[in-house]
Amino acid sequence: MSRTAGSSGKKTLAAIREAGLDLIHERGFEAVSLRQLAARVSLQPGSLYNHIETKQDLLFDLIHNHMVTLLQSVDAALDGIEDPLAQLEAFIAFHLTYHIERKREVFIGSSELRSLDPKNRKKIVALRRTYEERLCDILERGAAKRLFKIDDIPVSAYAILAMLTGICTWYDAKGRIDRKTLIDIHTRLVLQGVLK
Amino acid sequence: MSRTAGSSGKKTLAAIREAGLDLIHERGFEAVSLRQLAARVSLQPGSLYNHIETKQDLLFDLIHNHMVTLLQSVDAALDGIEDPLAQLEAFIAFHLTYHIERKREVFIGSSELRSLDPKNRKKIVALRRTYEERLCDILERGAAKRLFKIDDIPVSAYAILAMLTGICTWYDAKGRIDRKTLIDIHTRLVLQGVLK
Amino acid sequence: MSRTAGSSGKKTLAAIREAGLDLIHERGFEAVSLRQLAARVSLQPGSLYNHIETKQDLLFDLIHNHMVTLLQSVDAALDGIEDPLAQLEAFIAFHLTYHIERKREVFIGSSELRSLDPKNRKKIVALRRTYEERLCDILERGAAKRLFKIDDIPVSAYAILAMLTGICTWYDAKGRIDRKTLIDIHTRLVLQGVLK
Amino acid sequence: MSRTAGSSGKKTLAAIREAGLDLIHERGFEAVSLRQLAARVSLQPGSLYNHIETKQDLLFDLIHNHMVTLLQSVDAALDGIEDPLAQLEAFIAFHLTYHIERKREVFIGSSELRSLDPKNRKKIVALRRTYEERLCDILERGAAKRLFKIDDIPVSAYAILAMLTGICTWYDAKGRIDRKTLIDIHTRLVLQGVLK
DNA sequence: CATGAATGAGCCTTCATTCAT
DNA sequence: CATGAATGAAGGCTCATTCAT
Repeated sequence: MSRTAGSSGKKTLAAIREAGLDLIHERGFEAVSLRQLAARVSLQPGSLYNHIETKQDLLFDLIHNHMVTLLQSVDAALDGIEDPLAQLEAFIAFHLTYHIERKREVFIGSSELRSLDPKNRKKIVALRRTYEERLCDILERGAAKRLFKIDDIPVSAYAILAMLTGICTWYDAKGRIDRKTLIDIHTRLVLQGVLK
Repeated sequence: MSRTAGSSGKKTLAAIREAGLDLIHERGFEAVSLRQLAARVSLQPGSLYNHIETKQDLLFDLIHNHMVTLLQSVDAALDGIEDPLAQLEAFIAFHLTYHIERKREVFIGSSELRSLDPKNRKKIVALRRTYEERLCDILERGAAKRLFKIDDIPVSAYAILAMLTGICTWYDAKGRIDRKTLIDIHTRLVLQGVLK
Repeated sequence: MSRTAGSSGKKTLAAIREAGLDLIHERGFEAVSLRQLAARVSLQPGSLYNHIETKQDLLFDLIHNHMVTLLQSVDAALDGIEDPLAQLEAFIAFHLTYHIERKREVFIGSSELRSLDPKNRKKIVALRRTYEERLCDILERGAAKRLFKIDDIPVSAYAILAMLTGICTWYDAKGRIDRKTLIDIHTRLVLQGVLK
Repeated sequence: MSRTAGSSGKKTLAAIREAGLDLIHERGFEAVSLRQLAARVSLQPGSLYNHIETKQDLLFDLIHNHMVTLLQSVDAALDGIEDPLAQLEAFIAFHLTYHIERKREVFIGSSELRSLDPKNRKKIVALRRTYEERLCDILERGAAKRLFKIDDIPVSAYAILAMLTGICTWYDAKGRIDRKTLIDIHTRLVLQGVLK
C-alpha cells in the first residue's frame, strides 16, 4: 500500500509540523532526528521530503510561522486601544495567554534561534525585534504622558518580557493556578513596577 | 615530547571545562561534538577520555559545579542580613551580578537540562529548587512581616527570577548600560512590584 | 488540462530519449537521476514510467538503438564498393562522420557498457563485434589482395578504430578544423600505416 | 578488537587506494559506494575517514598521483634521446607499456574526469595537456627536421594518442599477443603514418 | 597522558520505483 | 497520461567511544 487511505499532502504536512513542534520542544532541534519525526507521523524518513525541503527548512518554517502569527495577534489585541495603561494591560494579558497557549512555538522560537542558519536567523531576529518594539512603544507613550515612571525603557521592556515569557517554562494548564489569576498576578507585578 | 611543556592533567581538564562552557553556550550541547571540543584544547578526540568519563558526564559536571557554586554564593551573599527588604535587595544584586559574570554557566544550566539523562537531571532540578526556595523564603518572611504584599508567592518568585535571569540573554558587558544601573533598574522594578 | 497541448505519448518518449542522451553524455548514467531526467522533460519522476520500463531499460534502449543504426548505416555506406582500398576510405569517412554527428550516442555506447546489466551488455557487445568485423573484413580482403601489409589484423583493426573513435572526445563542430580536413588527415594516417 | 594487529595507517591507506583503483575501474566512480570500498579493505565505512578526506578527494588523489607519475616517467623515458624518430619510438614504447601496466589508473584518469569537481578537474586537465605536449613537441621537431610529414600536428597527436591509448580497453596480459609484438605493430602503424 | 586507528550506530538526504487518484 | 505521495534501500559522512601503541 503506497498511501494511507484518506491522507493527503496538506494533512501530512500539518502532522509533520505538529510532530515537529512536539519533538523539538521536548528534546531540542539537534536532538530530534528525522527518523523520529517520520516515525511520529507514520512515514518512512525519506517520505518527509515530499513535504519539507530540509530539516533546517522545517525549523525555519515553524519559527517563522509562529513569529508572523504572534505579530498579527498582538496587533489585533491592541487594535483600537489608545490609553497606554490600557494598552499595557492588554499587552500583558495577550502575551501571557499567547505564551500559555503556544508554549511549544514560543519556546522553540527563542531556544532554537541558534540552530537556524545565519540567513534564517537574521529574518527571525528582525521579526522578534518588531514584537519587542510594540512593548517599547507602549512604555514610551506611557512615559511621555507621565503615566509611567521608567528609568530605562529598553531595559525595562526586556525585563518585563523576560518575566512574562518565563511562564512558558513552568506553567501547566492543569496546575494549581488558573489563567485569570496568573494574568492578574503578573499585571499587578508589572504595573506597580512601572506606574508613577 | 608528546605533552606540551608545563601542561598537566589538572590544567588540561580545566581547559576542557572552559572550552566546553564556551562551545555548549554558543552551539548547544547536542550540536557540539567531542571532536570540536578536542580541537579547541589541541587534543585528539580520544585523549579527552583521559580527563572525562563521557560527554554526558562532562555536561553534568559543568552544571552541577555551577549549581553548587551558585548556592554557596547566594548563602554567602545573604549571610547576616535579617531584614526581608534588605535580603531582597541583596538577592537581586547578587543574582544579577552572578548571572552577568557567569552567563555561560547559567545559560547552560537552564537550557541544557533536557540534555541531561534523567538521573542527572533530577539532581540538578533539586539544587535549582533549593535556590528558588531562597527567594521564596525572603518573600514569605517579607509577607509575614507585612512588608510585602504578594498575591501568590511561588508564582511571584518565578516571575521575579525569570525577569532577573533574562539579562543573560542580552546583557553585554561592553554595552550601553553599566552594571550598577542595571541593578538599580531591576531593583526598582521588583521592589515596586512587591512592596505594600 | 494536465497535458501540454499538442504533446503525445510518442513525442514525450522522444523527449525523454533526447534528454537521456544529453544527461548521460554529460554526467554518466549512474550520476543521472530519474528526477533530473524528469525535470528536463517537465514531468514528475513517476510519470516517466508511462514511457519507459526502468532506468536500465532506457539505457539499453538508447545504446541498442544506436548500435542498430550504426550497423545499418555502415552497410549502406559500403554498399556497392568492391575495392578494399576504396572500402577502407569509405569506412574511415563514414566512421568519422557518424561519430562526429552522434557524439553522445557513441560516447554512451562505449563508456556505459559497464552500466548495462550482463544480459543487456552481452547483446550490445555482440553488435559492436559485428561492427568491428566490418573493418576486419576490409583489412583482410586488402591483405589477401596484397594491397595492404598488416602485421596483425585484429590488433590493427582495434588500433584504427581507437584512433578514429578518439575524435568523439575532443572534436568541436565549431572549432578550428572542418570536417573534410579531419577526414583527410585521418585517411592519410591510416592508409600510410596500412598500405604496402 | 579495535585494530587488526600489524595494520598501520600507511598500509591501510595503500589498501584503500588499491581497492579504489580496482572498484572504480570495474564499476565507475559513481557506482562504487564507500561501503563497498570499506568492505574490500575490511573496514567499517566510517573508518575510511581516518585515511581519506572525502570520496571526491580519494578520486582526485588517485588521478593526480597517476598523472604526476606519468609525467615523471615519460620524461625519464625520453631523457637523453635527441633524434625525433628515436624519441617517437621511445614515446610509443613507453606509452604502451605504461598503459598496459597501469590500465586501471589510465582508464580512471580519462573516464572519470567528469566525476571530478570543477576545481580538481582543472588541475588534472592541465597535467594531461602537459603530457600531450610531449608528443606534439616530438612531432614538431621531426617535422621541422623534415623527418616527418604531418598535415596537422595537434590533430595527429590526438589521433596517435587515441590509437595508443585504445589498448587499455582490450589488452589482456594473458592473451594471444605479447607485449613486444604489440609495440612493434603500433610502432609500425604510427611511423608509417608519419614518416615522409 | 597522547595518539591514531578502529568500531557500530546513526545522521540527513537521495534514489528508483509504485500506485491511488 | 500525469500527479503527488509513498516505500525501502542505500548514499556519503559524523559521532561517541575504545584501546594498542
